[in-house]
Amino acid sequence: MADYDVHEIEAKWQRVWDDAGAALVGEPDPTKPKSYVVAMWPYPSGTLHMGHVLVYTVGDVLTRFRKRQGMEVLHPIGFDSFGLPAENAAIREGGHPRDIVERNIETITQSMRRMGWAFDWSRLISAHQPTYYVWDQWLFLQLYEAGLIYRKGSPVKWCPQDQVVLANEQVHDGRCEYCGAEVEAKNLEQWFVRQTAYAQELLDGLDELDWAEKIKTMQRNWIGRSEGAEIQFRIDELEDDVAVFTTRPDTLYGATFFVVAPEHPLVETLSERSPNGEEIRAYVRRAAAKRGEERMAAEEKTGVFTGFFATNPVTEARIPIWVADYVLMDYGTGAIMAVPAHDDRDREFAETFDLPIVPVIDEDGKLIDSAQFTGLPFEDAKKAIVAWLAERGRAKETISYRLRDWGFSRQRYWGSPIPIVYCDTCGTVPVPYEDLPVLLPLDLEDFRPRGVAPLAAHESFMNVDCPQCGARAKREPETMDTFIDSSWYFLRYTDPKNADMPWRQELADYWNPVDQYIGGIDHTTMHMIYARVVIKALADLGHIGFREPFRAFFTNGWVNLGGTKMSKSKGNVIGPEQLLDEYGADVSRLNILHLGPATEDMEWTDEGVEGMLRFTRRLWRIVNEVAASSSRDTPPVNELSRKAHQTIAKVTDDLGRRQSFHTAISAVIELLNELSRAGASDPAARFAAETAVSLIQPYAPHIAEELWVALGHEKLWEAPWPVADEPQLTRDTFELVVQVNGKVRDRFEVDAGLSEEELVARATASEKVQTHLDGATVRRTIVVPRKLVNFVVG
RNA sequence: GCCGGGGUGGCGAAACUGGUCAGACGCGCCCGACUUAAAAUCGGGUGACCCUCGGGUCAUGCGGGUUCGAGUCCCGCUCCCGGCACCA
Repeated sequence: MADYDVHEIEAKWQRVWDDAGAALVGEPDPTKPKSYVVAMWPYPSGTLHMGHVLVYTVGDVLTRFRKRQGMEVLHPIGFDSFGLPAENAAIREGGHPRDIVERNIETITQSMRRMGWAFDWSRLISAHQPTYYVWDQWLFLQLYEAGLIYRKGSPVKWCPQDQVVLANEQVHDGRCEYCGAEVEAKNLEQWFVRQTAYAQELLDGLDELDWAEKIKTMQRNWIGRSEGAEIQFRIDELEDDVAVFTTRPDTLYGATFFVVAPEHPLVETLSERSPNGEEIRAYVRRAAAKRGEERMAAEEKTGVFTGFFATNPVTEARIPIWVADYVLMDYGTGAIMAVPAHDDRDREFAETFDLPIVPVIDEDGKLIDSAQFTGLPFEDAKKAIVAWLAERGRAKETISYRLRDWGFSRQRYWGSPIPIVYCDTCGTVPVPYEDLPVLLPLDLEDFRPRGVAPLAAHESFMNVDCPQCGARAKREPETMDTFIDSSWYFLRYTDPKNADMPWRQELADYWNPVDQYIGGIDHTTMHMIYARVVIKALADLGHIGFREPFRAFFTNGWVNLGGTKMSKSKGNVIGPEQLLDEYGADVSRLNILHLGPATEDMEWTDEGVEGMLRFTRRLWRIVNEVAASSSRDTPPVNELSRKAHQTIAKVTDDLGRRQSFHTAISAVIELLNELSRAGASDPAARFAAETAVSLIQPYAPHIAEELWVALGHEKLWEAPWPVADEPQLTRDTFELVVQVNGKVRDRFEVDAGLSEEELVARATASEKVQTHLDGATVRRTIVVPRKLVNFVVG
């Protein structure tokens, strides 16, 4: 028997597969069912870690399994090479982001190839290449023309001393982290995707998707639908109406005051006319400088009375208008009717400022002190009160979503430039399609983030002629969020080299939706929402013929070390390189999937890897023994052949329906154990060995291929997936369990063909059973065919 | 607070539709074989307690229930993990 030289064998088969183009997919073969398997593309910010090993091994196992089941499988890879992780790596390590990213891509690609992951390398894409991001810009223009991208002022934290935008983390106690100056709020014009337009469809679409309930729940929470009503309150002094959003119109009679957010447009008018206008303005400034978390963490509610009153539309009572930062401008209407008796936050505020608290619902959930609505159950009252107000034009039923529009412009360098030119005469002008791409200049000296877009300092980039009037104009210096890149990359994989258009629709429509998407749970509420939004928008624009990107989503757990997720920023990374050097790809792949359920978080340990090493060595030894000595005759039906067929059924089900990757490995180990006990002389030994090798191939493709040849075959990667022989799954005898009062008292083999009466007779005949039946009356006998007989006595 | 997922040996876990003494498979540990020795490999053992060595009793977070039979279904509790959250 030849030695098991891992490195030589693995390198050999990787060469063979490369030469054979085993992972490449050309024009689709319409006679085969298709399967599109995509594992989330990585940030090339460093090297691979065990989390990557998990994600891509899951994808590879499914790919190899589905191919052998006769499907046409597309399994591509690319790099999410724009954005902060790459840029920060460049800043940390020195050098240009592009150089760092391209070096990392080179390194990671080498590791990926060593792992034996069967990607279609001919379709490799990277977000930072102009051939990719030109289509980000195309996408931008498409959505911009459709009104799905817009620009609006959005409040940011601004340091007046340093003249920069501050991230929330850079604000401490309302002061700039660097210079200590008091932080101000400033409206910064930013670009948004109008994703709220799809809020309801995003919610409804979840029902159709094969995603874990946990993931759907996270998206539902994030979208945050609330049914309620918009109610108009009159402000007599201003001769104006102000709308509030409430989910509890039934409590309207208990509304004792009125609160607007500090950012509410009404506040400016109020502070101009109010005697304590200065106090209001000071409060608004302080609130604006506070971070969201600071607002929340505040021990006591704060606010200022404006001196104005709003009229409750049902009671005609005049209730005081306050400005308070516990009301948020970007939810509902930015104004609320406060019902301190039935809302914890309103009560807290009322207690702090000594405002009246009027209960309007009793313990039975019925309305009290609510005029003609008194006595109604509160659910009915919601409808009744809104209906009454609607007749008078003072309210309407509405739905609010927590989901916000997606602000995607970044004051950073390493991203796709936004294809917009600002002209003094023409205003905001989109760059014409024929002028794309707007190339990101690579000769920028200083690209570190300072709160202003670094590109603004690049003269030759910034100064352009207006595409409309030809006058001197300025480019948009901000770049796109990297989530734009990742919102459509799975479309580009289907037509990666197309220079004329982002994809041919027939190709994108053929492969999509992605049949199996694989990735971490951390992308659930950002990337997985953005991609769904972009796909819906592209469908509305007629560029694709489907509305959901990911039909099924396999959520892999995190690989932890010392209790926290492995990541470069935490410095607790263990990469596959040392495992590859020591054990090779097959063992590394088996190990990561045998650690536990791939959907659960797992603690990295390198102890278990020894178990998989032993397994591959035993497989090598036993299969070689069988290959050398066992008969090639058609195997008989015996215990071992039955075990082999059961294992085929189990592994097929685990890889197909259940996606339970660790139990499939266990099943093959069981088969090997049984083969080992039976020995090479068993007449079914060769069949059992072939089955074990064939079933483990998706996990350990290199050793499987080598052993397949030893067994006298070739090209296992193309061999049809084995099919279990149904008759051998059911045995002609079974172990009958005999219970007395539900406790097992005996068990023995019986013929499977026995009738219920015969089973009872055999059970009764058992001596062990008799000792427990002794003297008692059998009141009932339960027979479960092919399983057990249970005597109920007493 | 609202929503979701969980709690099984020393450890990772399995038990898929209520039915084979619950714990497959792997790790770890113990014993044995081989060896001058070790590694590797091979064989055996490994939930707890009791024990006359045949077995007995208890055991899937806690307490109840349904059932001939419950890790699995129902009710209540408890603890852990995750999501959302001054969202009106």
